[in-house]
Amino acid sequence: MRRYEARAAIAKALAHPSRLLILETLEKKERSVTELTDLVGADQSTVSKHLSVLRQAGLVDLRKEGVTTFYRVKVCCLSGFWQCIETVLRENLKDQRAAIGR
Amino acid sequence: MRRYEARAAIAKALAHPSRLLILETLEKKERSVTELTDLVGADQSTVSKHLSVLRQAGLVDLRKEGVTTFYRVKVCCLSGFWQCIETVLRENLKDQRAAIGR
DNA sequence: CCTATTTATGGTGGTATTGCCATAAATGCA
DNA sequence: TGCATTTATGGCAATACCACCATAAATAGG
Repeated sequence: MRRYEARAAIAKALAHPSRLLILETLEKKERSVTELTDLVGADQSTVSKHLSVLRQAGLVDLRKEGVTTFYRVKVCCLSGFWQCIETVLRENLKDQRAAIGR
Repeated sequence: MRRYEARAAIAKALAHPSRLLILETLEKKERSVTELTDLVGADQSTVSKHLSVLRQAGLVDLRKEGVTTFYRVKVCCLSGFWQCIETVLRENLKDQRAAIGR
C-alpha cells in the first residue's frame, strides 16, 4: 500500500487546474513567480504555494537569479500523462453525446 | 481555464491510493464490489464511493449481473499515466540519494 | 414469504486543501 | 541608507475530501 501512497502523492500534485496550467506553461520555458502569477490570475502567495506543491512532488525545479526565482519542469514524462487525460476526456464526450442522442 | 478544470477532475479521481490500487487491479480483469472491498481493506461503503468517483471520471465502467456489480476499466490509456508516475518516483529517489550522499 | 447477500446512499466527524491577507526576508537600485 | 521589487510563509476561514456507521433497495435461495 505504501507504493500506492507514493503514486497518489504525485497524482495529488496534478489534481488542480492552476497547477496543470502552470505545468503546461513551464513545459515551454522557465518562468518567474511573477509571470506565473499573472498567468494564473490568483494571489501571488497562492501561486507560490502551488509551486511549492509541484516542487515537493518533484515535478518542477527552480533556479534563483538575484531576487527572482525561475521555475521549470523537472521531468520529461508529462506527455504520457497529458495524452491519458485527453483520451479520457474525449471518451467521456463521446459517451455524453451518445447518451443524449438516444 | 475550463479546460484545465476538466483535466484536473480526472487527475483528482486518480489522487487516492485506494483508487489507484483498484484501477490497477481492474486492469487485469473485472471485479465485484465485494472482491474490491476485500482487496482494499476498507469499509464496503467507502469502496463503493471510491468506485463512484472513478466512474464519474469515466475511468471505469460497470456491468450488473443479478445482485452483484462488476467493475472494469473503461479506458486503455492508463499505461501512459503509470509510466509517468513511476518515472517521477524514480527521479525523486535518485535525487534523495544524491542529497544524502553529499 | 422470510432471510441472507450485495451494493448504494445519507449522515457525521475528522482531516486536508485552498485562497487571500499580512508580513518577513532577500536583493537591487538610487 | 532608504525604498521598491520579488518570493515565501504563517494565519485564518471556507470548502472539499474521506472513513465509518446505519440503512435502504434489489435480488437470490430456501
